[in-house]
Amino acid sequence: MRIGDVAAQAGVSVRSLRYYEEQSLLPAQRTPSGQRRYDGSAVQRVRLIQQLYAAGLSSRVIAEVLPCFDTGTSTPELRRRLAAERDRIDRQLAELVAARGQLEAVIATAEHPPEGCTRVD
Amino acid sequence: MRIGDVAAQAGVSVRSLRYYEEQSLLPAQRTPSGQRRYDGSAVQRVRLIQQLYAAGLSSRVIAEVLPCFDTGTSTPELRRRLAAERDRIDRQLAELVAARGQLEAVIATAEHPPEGCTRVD
DNA sequence: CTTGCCTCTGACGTCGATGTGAGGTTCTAG
DNA sequence: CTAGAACCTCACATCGACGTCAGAGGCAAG
Repeated sequence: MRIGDVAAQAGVSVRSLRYYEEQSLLPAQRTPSGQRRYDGSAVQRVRLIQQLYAAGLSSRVIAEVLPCFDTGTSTPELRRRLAAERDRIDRQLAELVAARGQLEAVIATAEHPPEGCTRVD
Repeated sequence: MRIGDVAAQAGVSVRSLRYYEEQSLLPAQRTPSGQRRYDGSAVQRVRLIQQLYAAGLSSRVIAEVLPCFDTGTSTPELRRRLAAERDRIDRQLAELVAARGQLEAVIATAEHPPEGCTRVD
């Protein structure tokens, strides 16, 4: 596949794919003229990368853990890293839930204003 | 309280507090000489701001919804905004849970490598 | 009064993922 | 063959929440 096809199917920009290659997240074959060629797995890989970005991992960290996704091979350092990221995500989840609660409370107040509050329509 | 006290108690930098004032998130009294003075509620307010930042809201959005926290006063537009942010948080929660699942799966593989995978110790 | 710490404003630096534009090459449909 | 779409590299721009530095003023203790 060409870079534009992968971009379209994965829903990201061409620029991003080039950046992922630069960060060693997404290897690409090259035609003799220098154009990138990808196989079908690239789309899945891009989706995974996006998911990890969404989870707050940086390119650098993703580059570290991706080989583990690929080969299942792991080192103690890598396992520590994975666990650390999972724990960070757990903390982030807790924060999100708390913030969601705050918003929800304000929404409830806004919908059913008690004394001293105003609901402008 | 002086700005350094608030910063220490809320666990943020002095720079951040000045920035919050600039963004109209955290009003401050001024002494005749121009120094900022805060009352005790400032610390709570900073914690709330941090929580909303952690939830992915921008300064601009926080500035929009904070009055609602303060006075309970709401407009249709504001209620729409609040609900939109709550929904965004819900989507973000789903993404986080999914990513967590991915990581957890990889961790499981790393801890108990099946055929074809290597666990380096 | 001075020493040292805190504060002020203003402005430039940072970082990471991506946008954008220039200037040029390659591929493909007609 | 040719036009236009897609691709290439290089490199600078962006955005948001700060960090950081300079230069100057404020304030309590000795």
